[in-house]
Amino acid sequence: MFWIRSFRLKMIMAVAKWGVTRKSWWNLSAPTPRVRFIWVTAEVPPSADTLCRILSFCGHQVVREFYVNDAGLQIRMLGESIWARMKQKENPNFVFPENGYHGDYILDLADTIAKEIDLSSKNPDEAVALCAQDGKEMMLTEIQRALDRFRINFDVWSSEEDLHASGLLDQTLDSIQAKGHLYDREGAVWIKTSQFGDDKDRVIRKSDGQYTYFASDIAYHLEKHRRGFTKAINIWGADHHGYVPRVKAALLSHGIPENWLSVLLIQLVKLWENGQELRMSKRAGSFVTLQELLDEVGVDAARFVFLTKSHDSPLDVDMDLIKKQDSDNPVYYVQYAHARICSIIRKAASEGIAVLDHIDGISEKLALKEEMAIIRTMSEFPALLEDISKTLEAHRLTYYLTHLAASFHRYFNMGLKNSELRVVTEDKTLTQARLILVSGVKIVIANGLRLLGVSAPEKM
RNA sequence: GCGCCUGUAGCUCAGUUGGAUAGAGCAGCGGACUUCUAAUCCGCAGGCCGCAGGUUCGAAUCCUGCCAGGCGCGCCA
Repeated sequence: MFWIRSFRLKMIMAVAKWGVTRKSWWNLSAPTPRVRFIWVTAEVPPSADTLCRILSFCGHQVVREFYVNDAGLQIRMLGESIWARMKQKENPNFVFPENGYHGDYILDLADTIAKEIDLSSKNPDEAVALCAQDGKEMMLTEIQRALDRFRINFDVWSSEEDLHASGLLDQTLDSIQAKGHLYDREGAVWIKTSQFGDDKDRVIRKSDGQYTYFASDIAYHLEKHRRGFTKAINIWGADHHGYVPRVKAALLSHGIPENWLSVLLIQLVKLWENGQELRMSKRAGSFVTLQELLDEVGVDAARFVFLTKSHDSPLDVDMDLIKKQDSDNPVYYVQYAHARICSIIRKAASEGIAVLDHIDGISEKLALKEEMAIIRTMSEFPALLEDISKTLEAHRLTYYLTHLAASFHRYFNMGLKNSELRVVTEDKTLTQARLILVSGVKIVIANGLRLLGVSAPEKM
């Protein structure tokens, strides 16, 4: 989950027609504001995106949705924070809101907005509202820009505010009411989630008439289910794990089975620099931005590195280490295998030997135990992807590709000592057989890297 | 106090239905480039798999209890 206190940006992938259309593997061969993604959650977009890619690859229809919590207090607080920073330029004693957002990005937003709009004639309420609206739009723009750079695309951007405006919330409330799961207490409206596995009942509408955040979430999920999605996958920061039972309980109260919704909880990343831990406070923090990470190591390396750990395992990241990792990142190991194979294919072509589209009659030429190892590993690819579609553990793909690349590199190096063990040899039939083998590896690696959102260079 | 997650090599992490001598990368040491790309390969060294019990023919994996760290327990978002 991206989490900037003013926003809670929920990424929801809903998978429709779970398991209906399956493709066969064999058909597959074929000083402006900077982005303020907090590091603790920067790993979410790559792993979620890869998961989507794998699910699609396996034949599922996937809709990627980015849900923005832009209703109510949070946005107003954003506006007040920006406004306060503006006022402080001329009056350092201007009071900063108690629960305001302290990050430096607020200063940037304040500067930018101050240049664009003259707020001096506005009364405070109007000014705050304008700051809130502009600040929100600017942050969303930044997020979108960063996602583009990260090669991540969402099909749908939905807003909590729109959810309110559409009347869906009232509708949802009625529907829960009709099922007899609501009651009033001390002026608030409660939902009986405790009857469906939650610790206690929850407030859905506060005594001041405002809906809670939870209310929007219920409406949101029910709407997803109503529209026919057979599976929903939410990706949240691990600090929200306590929230899962109540959402599931609310869904269960509408007869939606517990396993309809999967929530992946991404553990927090601890960041180290110069031997010191950088505490990533949600609102006061020294942010390390996603932009900086991308500048430092590049998109390929950044995406790969986030997918080398299981999502429920915490990761310590040493900035000094990741900065020098640009030449040393495991992604290059896999990419290099791909580039090397391309080089072999070019070499063969220069000698007039093309890659055949079948291996009939020459497959027995492949007899080395290293060749068998490669074939065995390649054959595991489809099952691996199916497994990942079920377990939602995308990190296994990086380990698989590293393993496959290793089996190729080992094979390749034999040819350095003994020219008879090269792919391109004097024996044309043997060469053709080995060409098919390595171009198979090339295809699997290219597919795997594409699923990771990583490029597969032909030369390095 | 209660709940969830984590604890595996010096460091970062894999280890998915319980199965043979527990793996990889980085860091360390020693080797391999007149050759299809050395961003590679080969070898050495490095482990009471947090601790203690239990289940099992067999446990890093399952159960219980501890210890340590992270996170969460509002008419907050």
